[in-house]
Amino acid sequence: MYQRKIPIDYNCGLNVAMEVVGSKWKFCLLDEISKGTKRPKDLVNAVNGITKRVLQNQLKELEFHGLLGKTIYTEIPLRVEYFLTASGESLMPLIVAIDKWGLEFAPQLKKILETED
Amino acid sequence: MYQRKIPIDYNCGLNVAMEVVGSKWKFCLLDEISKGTKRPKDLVNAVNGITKRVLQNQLKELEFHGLLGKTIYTEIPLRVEYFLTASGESLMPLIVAIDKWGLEFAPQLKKILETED
DNA sequence: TCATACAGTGATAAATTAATCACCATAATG
DNA sequence: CATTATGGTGATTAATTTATCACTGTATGA
Repeated sequence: MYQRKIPIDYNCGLNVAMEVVGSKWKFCLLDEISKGTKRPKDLVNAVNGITKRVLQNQLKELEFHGLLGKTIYTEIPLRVEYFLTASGESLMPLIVAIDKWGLEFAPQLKKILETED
Repeated sequence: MYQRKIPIDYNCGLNVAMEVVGSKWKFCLLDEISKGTKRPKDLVNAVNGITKRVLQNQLKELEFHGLLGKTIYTEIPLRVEYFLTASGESLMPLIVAIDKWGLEFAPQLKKILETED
């Protein structure tokens, strides 16, 4: 994992939150996992546009930060399932609210971005 | 402003939200402005670590996306004040919640990051 | 033996965001 | 004229995040 050169400000909750979930895919992944999609191969399909490699990276970070846990079933072919930890769960209400806000804001953003030519 | 090469998915609220507020400083800035800090020079002081140049960029983007508005007073020295638009205001409850979550999560993150040597 | 499904990694490049540093402009003040 | 306060920009580099592509490994079934 990348070793930060610019340190985190632990006294700013917003900073801390951004550090662990402020990326292109993490919110979507947590959301999808909370909806019941647990296996990597299913997540790749469920999350539009993400690639396998990027997915693995994001899952690893989320696990490292303690928002996700995983269970390995020694079946063949191998089965791995990710799940939300308590910390991950505690984030869900926020994710739902952000998603809702984003959907409401989408038309406005679309309009703004399409106007500037 | 940078012209995206990888397009936004307007159907994913989380994606949309990340596009407009998913950056190192935006949440902090909106938070600070909502608390009454309005002028650039005061924001530079209030937001720990941000530089003048970066501040101006972030303010410009927030204004462009319609989360902030600004008033120019033709005084000398020049006085400019930023304020939250309705869209910006609608985001505040979320920002407060995220900040709170981040503060609660901070000790856990600190521990994790300090352990890995 | 060859192909398939699944999870995962290494090396590298491309995209994106943030930081640096040096500037411009206005008008007041000494 | 030199300095100060305020807001702002341009060019460039550094930092960070995402994406690509090619692999490894296990066991199964054709």
